Amino acid sequence: MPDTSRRADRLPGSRYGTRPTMKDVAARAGVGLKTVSRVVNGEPGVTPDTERRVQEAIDALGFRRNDSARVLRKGRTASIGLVLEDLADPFYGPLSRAVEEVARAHGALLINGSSAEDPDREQELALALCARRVDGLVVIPAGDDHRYLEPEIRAGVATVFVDRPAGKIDADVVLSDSYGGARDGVAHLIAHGHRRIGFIGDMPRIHTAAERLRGYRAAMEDAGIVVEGAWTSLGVTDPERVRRAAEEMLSGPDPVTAIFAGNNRVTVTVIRVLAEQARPVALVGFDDIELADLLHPGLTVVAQDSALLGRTAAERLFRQLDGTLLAPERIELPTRLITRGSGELPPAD
Amino acid sequence: MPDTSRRADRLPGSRYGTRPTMKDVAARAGVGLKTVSRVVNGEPGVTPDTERRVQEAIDALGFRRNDSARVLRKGRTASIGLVLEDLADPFYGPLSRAVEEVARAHGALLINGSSAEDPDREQELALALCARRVDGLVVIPAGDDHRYLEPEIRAGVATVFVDRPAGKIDADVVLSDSYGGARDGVAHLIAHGHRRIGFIGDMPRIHTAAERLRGYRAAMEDAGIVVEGAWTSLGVTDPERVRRAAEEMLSGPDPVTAIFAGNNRVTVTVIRVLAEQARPVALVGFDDIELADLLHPGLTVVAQDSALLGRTAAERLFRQLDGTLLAPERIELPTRLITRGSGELPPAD
DNA sequence: CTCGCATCTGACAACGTTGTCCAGGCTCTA
DNA sequence: TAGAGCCTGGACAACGTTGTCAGATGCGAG
Repeated sequence: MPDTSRRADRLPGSRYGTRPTMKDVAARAGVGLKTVSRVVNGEPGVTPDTERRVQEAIDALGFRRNDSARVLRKGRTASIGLVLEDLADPFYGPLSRAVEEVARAHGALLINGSSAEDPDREQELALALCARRVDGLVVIPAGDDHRYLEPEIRAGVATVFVDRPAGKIDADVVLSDSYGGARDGVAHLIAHGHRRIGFIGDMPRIHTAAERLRGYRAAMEDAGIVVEGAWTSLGVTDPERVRRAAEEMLSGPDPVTAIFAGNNRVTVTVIRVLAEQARPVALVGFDDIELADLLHPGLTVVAQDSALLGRTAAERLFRQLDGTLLAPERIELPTRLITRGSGELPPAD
Repeated sequence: MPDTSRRADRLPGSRYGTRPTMKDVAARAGVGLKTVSRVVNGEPGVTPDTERRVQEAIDALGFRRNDSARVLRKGRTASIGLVLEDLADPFYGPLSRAVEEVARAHGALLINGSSAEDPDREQELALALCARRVDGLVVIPAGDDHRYLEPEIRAGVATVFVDRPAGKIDADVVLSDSYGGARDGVAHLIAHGHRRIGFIGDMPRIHTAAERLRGYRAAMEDAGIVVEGAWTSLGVTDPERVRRAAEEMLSGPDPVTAIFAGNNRVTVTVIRVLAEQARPVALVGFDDIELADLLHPGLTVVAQDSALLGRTAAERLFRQLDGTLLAPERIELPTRLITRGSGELPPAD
């Protein structure tokens, strides 16, 4: 095993970080600088013999082209950025992966970062990516004002927003039909006899949360049901508060007989609460969850395809870069109601 | 709403991609180039009045520093790379996020890519990141030969391997105690009376898979049980084949009474198969799974802390970059057996 | 009023690569 | 054998930034 452990070689003061350049390779191979460049980039106009000499020098020195310099010269970075909320959320993993695959197919690298649902951090991240001169940006908005991106877009950074629309600028958006999905989910509960249905969702400043709430209200209204204040709980996602919200809806003289959960994190906590209840309570959740079919009862959900969201957005991004695309558009992907049992429980009145 | 939709502005031929540079800002503010640089970087030695003029020019032109040029000049990129297997796998999401947080705390950006468990792609990706001159690299190995990284490490790229050891080079490694975890998990089943225990895991060329198999064998041997060939199934992870493997173990004259599942993907499929069985079969899985406590019975697992793996690795990476660290080390994090019911079922002989 | 000093500013080179362009050597033909 | 044309290789500038260093400016003191 070769000795790679001599870290002292790399400490400041010694030859730390010194890397061979094309100039070094050229000197060693006894050729000109540009000839090395030609070999490295597979350009024509180099005799096999020269090419071999250059290649040997490259291998001997462990040369690797410095893409920073290349980018500086060429203008394009062949990389795109993805700003999302939290990579650890199972909803975003497949989305990110899908964007990566599309990028790879176009020879681009993906740089992604988490905004942690903080608008300032989203901006900081997006602008840092722009400073790196990514060719394009896929953004899952945390904030609701994206005018800070105007100079970038004008300068040629392709931009697509996913999952939630851009704020105060006109740009491509790819999202799921939150309104329709929630309406269908709640209508499903109503169709199974429920009238007192609770809604637990995120802060209405988040577009998807607001849309789902709107869908809930629409379904209730369509059925002629007047929603009572105690039935909706907004802006709670941390387990502790979701738990309290659910328990409150389920207690009192007129408890809800069914709950619609506004996203996967809420759903998970509500499942736990319902598992502790004496009487069965129906549940439909927005977002699918792994193992949902193995619960008792199976979990009925309004599913969105996060990978498809990512793929669609990324493809649109590259079409912007091709120049194929002209007008910004809003693309809404349908959701799918998957019945597994929890949404078909009758009211336990 | 301002008009950002005129993509024609950005088509080749027009002023596509033209961005203001410091020179432009300097011209507009009527100052020298270096003065702009000073303002942008918050260096001292600029009168408030001059600074204000420069700042106005920056805002007016929508200038943003080109980090590629900066990197070229300064040598450091303030970014690190992460090569993992698949971002969509719930095991890697938290790991990636943890690395990102540590990077952020050090003012660095994280670039990550998926190798899709393909050694060639891992190499391609790692070298692409090196060409971008990342300061450091966190690698979850797909292959078993990492000598291709030698020139990079020698050139000063800090490197830490996670989850699986590096192949044929001496480098920092952070991993979970797969051997011990599997041994404990299997011993747990034995302690509950099982003797015919099946093992379903990934290809033994993957280090973690081999270690878990070794742990299984050790536990069995410790108990004086001779493992029959039909009890182990290696190299299967896709649901279809896992299903078949499990069903085979459970049929025949001498079926297993318990199964140890080698990773989260295997576990999920095995749960489904077991749910269809007439008699109860005990199960312990490696890796925790969301909602594991809500299954019937609850899923007993050997849990590893993927976020801690990531955090530990990233911190070690930055200590390498500080020059604080000298000799490569192998850090093994303990696993934790979480009993929830499925591993405590008695044999149904 | 002049000198010296401190403070602020700008000219210039360099980072490593690629695009442009020209020189030199070769082959082929007349 | 001379001229035309092709092929290979190299010199040089440019990309946008930062570090170095020297010049300019203003102020106070002698």
